[in-house]
Amino acid sequence: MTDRHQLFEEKALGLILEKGFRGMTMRDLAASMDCDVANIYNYIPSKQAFLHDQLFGMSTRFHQGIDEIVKSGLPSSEQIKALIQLYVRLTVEFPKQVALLSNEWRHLEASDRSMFLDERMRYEKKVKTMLSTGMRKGEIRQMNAQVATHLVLSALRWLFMHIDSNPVKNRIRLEREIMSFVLTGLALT
Amino acid sequence: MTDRHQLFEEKALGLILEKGFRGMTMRDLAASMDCDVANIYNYIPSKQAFLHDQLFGMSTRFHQGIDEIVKSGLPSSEQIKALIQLYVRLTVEFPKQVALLSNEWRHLEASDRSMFLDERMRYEKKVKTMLSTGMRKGEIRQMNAQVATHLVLSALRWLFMHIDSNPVKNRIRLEREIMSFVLTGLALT
DNA sequence: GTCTATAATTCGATAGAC
DNA sequence: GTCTATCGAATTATAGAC
Repeated sequence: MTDRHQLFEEKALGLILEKGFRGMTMRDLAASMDCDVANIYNYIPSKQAFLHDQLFGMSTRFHQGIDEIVKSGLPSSEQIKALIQLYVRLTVEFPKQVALLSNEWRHLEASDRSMFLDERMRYEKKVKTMLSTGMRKGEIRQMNAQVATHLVLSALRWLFMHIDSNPVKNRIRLEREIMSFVLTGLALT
Repeated sequence: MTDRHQLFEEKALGLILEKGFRGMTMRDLAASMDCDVANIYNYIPSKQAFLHDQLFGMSTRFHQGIDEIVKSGLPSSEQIKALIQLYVRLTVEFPKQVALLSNEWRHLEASDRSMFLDERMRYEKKVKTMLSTGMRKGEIRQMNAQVATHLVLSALRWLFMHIDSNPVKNRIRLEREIMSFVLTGLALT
């Protein structure tokens, strides 16, 4: 059933986060599902395929999200705010999958890995363009766009550390804290 | 010789970064050193011991660094700048080891893992105290100290992505970019 | 869908000769 | 320090009975 399928996904993602993709064995997974190793292959064709689907699924969601923002034609500063909201939204809805994006792509097989990295590079270019446009229009201050891109994305990448411990109802507050940090830093206003 | 020992360390760290700790096999390592698997154990007692020494070595360096800064008695805003300089310095000197800190601690054996996480927690508390003091004294603006701590550390954690591609002579420029981002964000000054 | 049994491979590490 | 040879354990995945 879809019930059991969802439990499987939840357990598998949890174990990967705890032990890393290679650290999670099919025996671990079977034990956490209280079933036998062979049954796992009722849910997925292979361990690799599971990782592949999770990673590319999230990659697609991030691309769709930023594409909508760019298409909106809003001012750059508003687009950056919308980007932060996108991160918070996806991290609340898919906390474990977002956490996976940082590292586990290393364990994709070679051809998938390069495809994934290519998608990530294209995504970062979209962010960089967003920031560059904001600088050119004088909506945010001048700085190295490449460094700025990485600093913003890095600050967002570790969001999931808070999501699990904080209740979702604090989402708006969290969103505001991050936005003000990215926009005005630690300095007094 | 110490030469060969250093080559070993460099190769091992590179492979771990590329494939993850569990992804790097002793056979990979032997191939990259152009020697046999058995020879590796002239340099290290075990694969685990190597990871242990690298991770706790870096942990100690970060603790020593922040302890010196706190002991200096400088104003909080200056301490934060010194903290950023510490990160840039250590990341330039030990780029691969710093990169290791983010994830590979998951592959320490249980007792070492909890010890490592404890050290990391204590480190983060030192940073949080530094930021809280700055807020109390009115040197930086009020915000959730826990969130601020993670945002600052996250922005710094991914430094190594630039260090490898940028020449070291740009270190000062990089330091300045990061400092201004953490202190004043993307906003116009 | 669930199990037992096992195939086929790969892993870290060691013994022992040189 | 270097090699050959190999051990014992663990890995993903499958075959086939129920």
